[in-house]
Amino acid sequence: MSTLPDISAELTLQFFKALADESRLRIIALLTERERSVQEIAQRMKLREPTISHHLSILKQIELVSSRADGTTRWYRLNDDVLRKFKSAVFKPDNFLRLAVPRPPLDWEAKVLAHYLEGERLTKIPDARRKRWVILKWLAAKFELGVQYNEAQVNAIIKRHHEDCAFLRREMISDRMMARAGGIYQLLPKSEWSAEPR
Amino acid sequence: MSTLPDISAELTLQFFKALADESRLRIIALLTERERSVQEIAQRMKLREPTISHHLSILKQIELVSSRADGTTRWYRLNDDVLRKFKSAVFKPDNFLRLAVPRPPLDWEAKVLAHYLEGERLTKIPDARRKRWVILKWLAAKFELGVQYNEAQVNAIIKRHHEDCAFLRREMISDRMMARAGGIYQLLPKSEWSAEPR
DNA sequence: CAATTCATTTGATATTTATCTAATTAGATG
DNA sequence: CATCTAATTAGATAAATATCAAATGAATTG
Repeated sequence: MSTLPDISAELTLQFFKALADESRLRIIALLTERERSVQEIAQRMKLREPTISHHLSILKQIELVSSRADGTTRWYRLNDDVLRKFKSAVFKPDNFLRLAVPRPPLDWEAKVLAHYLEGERLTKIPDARRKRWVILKWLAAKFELGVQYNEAQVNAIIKRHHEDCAFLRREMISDRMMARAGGIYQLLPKSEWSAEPR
Repeated sequence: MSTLPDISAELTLQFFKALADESRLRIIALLTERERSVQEIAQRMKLREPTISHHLSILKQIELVSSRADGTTRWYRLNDDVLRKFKSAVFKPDNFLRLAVPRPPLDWEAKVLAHYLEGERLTKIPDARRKRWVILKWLAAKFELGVQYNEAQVNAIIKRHHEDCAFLRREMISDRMMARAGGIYQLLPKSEWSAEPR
């Protein structure tokens, strides 16, 4: 029993997107019977050739179809093996689990930090949630686990990095990086934090 | 060896559309582990609750998830059996072939209309669902989008074309061409209508 | 090389849809 | 009954995308 091949989360999404269109499903249906030219498909489906070209290029991206040239016509055919590959890989339980928490590459985070920081000072708070998240992680690292802070202390620490300490404090709390209980603030362990935004 | 169940072309498309979104794939991933509330998913994914509700309703339409209520919270869980059903049904070779059959040509509809109409008057309501659908589409066109009608108005309009306004009214509603809410009737956009019967 | 044919690319447009905020519903609780 | 909380619905907006016509590309043929 060989292990079935895994596919990336990216490819899984691409696969479903490729098949989530009636025209493309019908193109696949037509190609199930035999290979066909763009023109032929366009005529059968009552759509224009550029439209079919467009759909085929999407199916080609995931290698579900391939083409061979013959003169000026291009014959497209369905790759059954690829379809089988998806059938077995896409529904593996692990495959969905992989999607649970996407993780941006660390160097991307480094870039975001570099962009919004001037030394230890925040030049601006990013509007994009994902970028703001990076900033907040960096900010949360200024606090110590297990230590209890009061509001003034929290504000003082944040103010070293940016004026708007109220906003940043709220953000850290709503992201569950920090907990407030009766005026007392505490850094939470990373395991408690909300998932990373997309 | 029992034959695997077939699914309609419509459902095939709905299935792929349901899974063709990163957020929904991630929701499925989260539900793979255990049942979860809307709030919980929203926090984990950094999206608002209405957004999650929306996604869940789409997954619910194809019965991939179901929910149970407990107080004001709703616990959603993944239906593995449905996932398995799709896995086996969606990729059956026949399933794609079914899609190849082109939609019935419009002139077929024109013929049906011609057969059951005498001017603006319906001579008879067809029993065959598919033909009745054509008639209902024609009838629905007598109403305007965005306009609110009361029952008397709806009846009056239908009566111009056929006596049995109660039946035709119910049919339009059950086919979701029209909505009734507290005595008020409204034409629905075509995107809301039930799929064409086969 | 000019003309022809099939395909792709480009750019525009209309539809769909993912997401948000605000409003509403419905259960629970004091 | 008033209040609170979780969820849904409604409405608005922005992004994605399916389609087309026009322009361009590329192989073929007279």
